[in-house]
Amino acid sequence: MTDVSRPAASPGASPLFLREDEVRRGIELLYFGYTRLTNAIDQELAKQGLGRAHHRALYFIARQPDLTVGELLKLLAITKQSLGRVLKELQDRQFILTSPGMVDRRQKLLRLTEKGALLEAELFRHLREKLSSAYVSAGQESVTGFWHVLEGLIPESDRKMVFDLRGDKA
Amino acid sequence: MTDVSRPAASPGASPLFLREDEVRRGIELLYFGYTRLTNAIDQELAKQGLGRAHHRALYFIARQPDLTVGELLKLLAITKQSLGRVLKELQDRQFILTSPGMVDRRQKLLRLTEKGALLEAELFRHLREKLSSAYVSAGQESVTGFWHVLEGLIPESDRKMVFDLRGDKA
DNA sequence: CAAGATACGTCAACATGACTGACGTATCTC
DNA sequence: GAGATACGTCAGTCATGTTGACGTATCTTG
Repeated sequence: MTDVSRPAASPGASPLFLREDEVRRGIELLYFGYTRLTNAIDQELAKQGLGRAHHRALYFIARQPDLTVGELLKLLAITKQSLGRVLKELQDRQFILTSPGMVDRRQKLLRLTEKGALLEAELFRHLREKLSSAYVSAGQESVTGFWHVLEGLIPESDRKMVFDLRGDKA
Repeated sequence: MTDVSRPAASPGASPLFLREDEVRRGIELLYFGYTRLTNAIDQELAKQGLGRAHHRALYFIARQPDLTVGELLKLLAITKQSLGRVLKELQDRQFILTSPGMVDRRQKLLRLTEKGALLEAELFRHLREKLSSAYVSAGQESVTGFWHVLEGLIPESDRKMVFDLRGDKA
């Protein structure tokens, strides 16, 4: 009962992995882990009267300033009508601003306002706390494993898009 | 382009982890990994005219036969009204059946019918394929790391509930 | 340069799955 | 017997997704 460091579970993958129970274990941890992480910002979002959808847009715009609407649509994998509503609200409430593309003027480039950046930073602070603490309690070797398994879940066709979020385009 | 084994990303967590970029990396992989895994059963669910909510209920009932409504409510963390609709549909369409609790007759015990078990197995097959292949491509050491990080995301107060899914109660 | 493709926006109707609030019944516990 | 508990249900609302149809500005190409 005093073993706070790590609960007595998941002692390690057995040599014969792919066993049903290990797959179910992964499904459950992914489900609970993901929902609990997102829960970390629910309160903050509610304060602002925003939802998850707003956060996702905010997040990717923060991650990749001057993202185009089309790129954001691909990342979120929703319809332009759904995204339209979200962007309109974010713009009306001055969390984001847009500018026409310089190379292609049909494009609309998305960027956070100062107000938007402050909000995103505050939301990120909560996510970072949660995830950092999970990283620390699991240990560094675990973190790379965590990444590799998740990468394996992303279809080949989507990987470039995801990996390109990592500091390119600037 | 022929490097199918693992895309040139996430070469390993740096010694100074907790850096912003590594946290963002985790957030993104978790988001894309989770959504892509759940996408794996969308088609199958659509065939049956069922939604994600139905699957989650089906999954946990499969995982823990004779689960009570109250326990399922805690796992799903939704309101009884929401769950009520889902369970009613599953029962009407004979995917699940219920029986009064033997020790406490106020309780309703949930169990899959044969038809329900077949459906759950089919859905699980798709999830297993996806997740197994991610496990294999990441390697066994990665799988335990994957688990440990996710466990760290689950609040202490919820862990018992999650770990108890692992083959107890039978 | 005209024709067509592309990037984006928008109107309208609808589905899903959550929520709150209120109330009812059977059963258990003290 | 009184109150708590497990479950059900009616009614209304909200957030977020969907399809389908059109409109406009701009880029690309034969």
